[in-house]
Amino acid sequence: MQEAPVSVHSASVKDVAAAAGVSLGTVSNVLNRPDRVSPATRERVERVMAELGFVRNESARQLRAGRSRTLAYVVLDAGNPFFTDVAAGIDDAADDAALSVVLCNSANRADREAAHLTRLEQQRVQGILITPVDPDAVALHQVARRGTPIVVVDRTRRLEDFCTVAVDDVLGGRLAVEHLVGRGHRRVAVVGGPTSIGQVHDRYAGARAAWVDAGLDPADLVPLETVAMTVAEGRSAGERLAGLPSRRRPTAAFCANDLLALGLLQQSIGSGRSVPGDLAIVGYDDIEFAAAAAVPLTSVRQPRHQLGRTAASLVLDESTNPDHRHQQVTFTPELVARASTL
Amino acid sequence: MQEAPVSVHSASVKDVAAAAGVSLGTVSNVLNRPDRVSPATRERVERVMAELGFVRNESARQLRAGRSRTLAYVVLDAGNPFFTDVAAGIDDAADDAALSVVLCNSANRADREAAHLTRLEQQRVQGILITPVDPDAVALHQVARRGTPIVVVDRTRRLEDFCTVAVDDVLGGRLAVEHLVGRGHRRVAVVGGPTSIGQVHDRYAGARAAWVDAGLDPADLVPLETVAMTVAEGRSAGERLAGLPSRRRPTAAFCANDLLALGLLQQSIGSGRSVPGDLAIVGYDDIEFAAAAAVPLTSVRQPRHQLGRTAASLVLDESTNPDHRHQQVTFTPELVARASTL
DNA sequence: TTGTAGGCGTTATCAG
DNA sequence: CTGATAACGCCTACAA
Repeated sequence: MQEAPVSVHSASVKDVAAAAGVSLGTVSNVLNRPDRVSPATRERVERVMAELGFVRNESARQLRAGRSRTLAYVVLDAGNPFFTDVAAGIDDAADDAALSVVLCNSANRADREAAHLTRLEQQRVQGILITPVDPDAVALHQVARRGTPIVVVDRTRRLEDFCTVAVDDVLGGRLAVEHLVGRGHRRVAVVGGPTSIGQVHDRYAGARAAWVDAGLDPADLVPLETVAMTVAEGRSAGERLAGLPSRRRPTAAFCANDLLALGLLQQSIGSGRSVPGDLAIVGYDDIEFAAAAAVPLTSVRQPRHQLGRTAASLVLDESTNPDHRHQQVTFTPELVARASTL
Repeated sequence: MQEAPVSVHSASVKDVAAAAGVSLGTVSNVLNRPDRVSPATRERVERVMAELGFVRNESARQLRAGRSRTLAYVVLDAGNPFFTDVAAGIDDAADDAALSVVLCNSANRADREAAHLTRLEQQRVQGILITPVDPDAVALHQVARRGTPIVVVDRTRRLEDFCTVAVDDVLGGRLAVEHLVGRGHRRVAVVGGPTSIGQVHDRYAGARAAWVDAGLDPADLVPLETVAMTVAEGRSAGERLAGLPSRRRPTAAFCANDLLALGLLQQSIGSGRSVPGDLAIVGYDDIEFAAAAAVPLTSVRQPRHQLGRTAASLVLDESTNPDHRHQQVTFTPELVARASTL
């Protein structure tokens, strides 16, 4: 029933020129400097382009121009609303600069991240924004040194090869624990992992510092390590928590992200414990679902949109400003208290 | 403090050949047919490539080859977990075919969708998977007719210019309402919109059909139109619902997606109504957050992963199989009953 | 205003 | 294995 495509991307500027009875240069001018072409011929050329289904070949353009008009954002987990919110910020900034953005999902896998990086570098994208599996990966630094502007998003660490945009995770961890201590909790679980993840490490560090500063016993800050930062892992942490003898069971939990917190919340309520009565919960990221949970979640908010916007503008600066200097931008997190901590 | 990049993508095959003291053709062979090069020279060339920081220029390759090794998925809302789950299915299938996938977010805006389509076509991507703002948009059909393989995801409508992969939304709406009727509800709200969205239209149609088939009065199926399918809109619908006089207030709601349902759930509980006691709720999509809600949500599940996988394999078939015929694949949804409907 | 002639980097071909 | 050469499609000088 269907018909064959009229053309399979056949028409080139040359074909258009021939069909319109003008020179190749004129067609090019219609495309790039329409003002230098008489309205009559311009219109004719445009009509022919439409008839022939002419589509500019971006590869050829880029080959000649040397660089492209697209930005890429390589994320750890496209399913985590935190990252899609950052991406929205990037989109906004890119819109203003007439660039387009593509999202690449590494799904927490180093091999996929590397494959994306390789491809993006070969495509000579204008810049790469990335929340890396491992910010110390050699490949990442190599790409930066070879000249592709890279901005690392959501890492506080100082890194010489690129700009970074991050939120102060140590402070975030501190805010969460100070809040819980202020609510009277004297035995608190910290849920997250693997600790090799930079953010988790820093949030834990802040949590411990606040705990010690409050004069409490480090042994009462109970680490509950997870293998990933997902809802399912949050549920599993909840089961482990429930399995502890009641004397040693924490009365509150600080989760390293909201997905974990939501899983923990669900498991707790589902097994008859009340939140925050039996267990107070603090999450991290303040994703939209945190406020929408039936027991609205107290969470540490990060300026996600701003994070994305800033990252995009840094990568733009690096790719256009010859005097660009790498910089480390750090934003300040903020605790949003809701019902899950009373 | 930082150092200038060693090279700004300068080295080309020609440079490598010169530096390694071999011919350009040999370098090309090292890259594309390593077996035809003696191990000694091959190793030397590879070493030089590393030293010079040689990076293949994808534009040049593509210009010569005619087409690329990437697939694009243009989504309506990158923040909706439903789409990221579909994307995961696409990723899997693409991995098997050694293709990479980029995600483009149209954010429900026709202009952004059009910009993405234009760019992707100009880049000669192998194929485009898309959940379009409007499946009847002229631009979409034009791109398909000009020869870029396109698969429309999540639309049941018959469309001549491309393959489609979808779930039977009419049946889904029917399942939801039959479930509620079976639970004894005789006045039900249907929440969603705008109704110009194909899925919403079909889910409503199924809901109405089931309602009428049960011998109930159409006037008791109360439409509550929203301007978007978001959590915030779900909350707003909840407020409108609460404003109805109790005689006329529905005892249950069927929401056209889970984001709406979660918003409605939150608003209901937050304002002191019990779920499902005062209001039973059925969502749609069965995203992970649906099960994780503190009152786990009854929802109509779609085989998201399968949807993505199938879409990817169809687009691959179209781009490689000369005998390809467009087809419409429809999956069957399934109701998952949870606590929100008791 | 229009036409013509390179050249971007890669790959493939063909004769040595 | 080398070396030379011709595309791929586009853009920009420069020349007419």
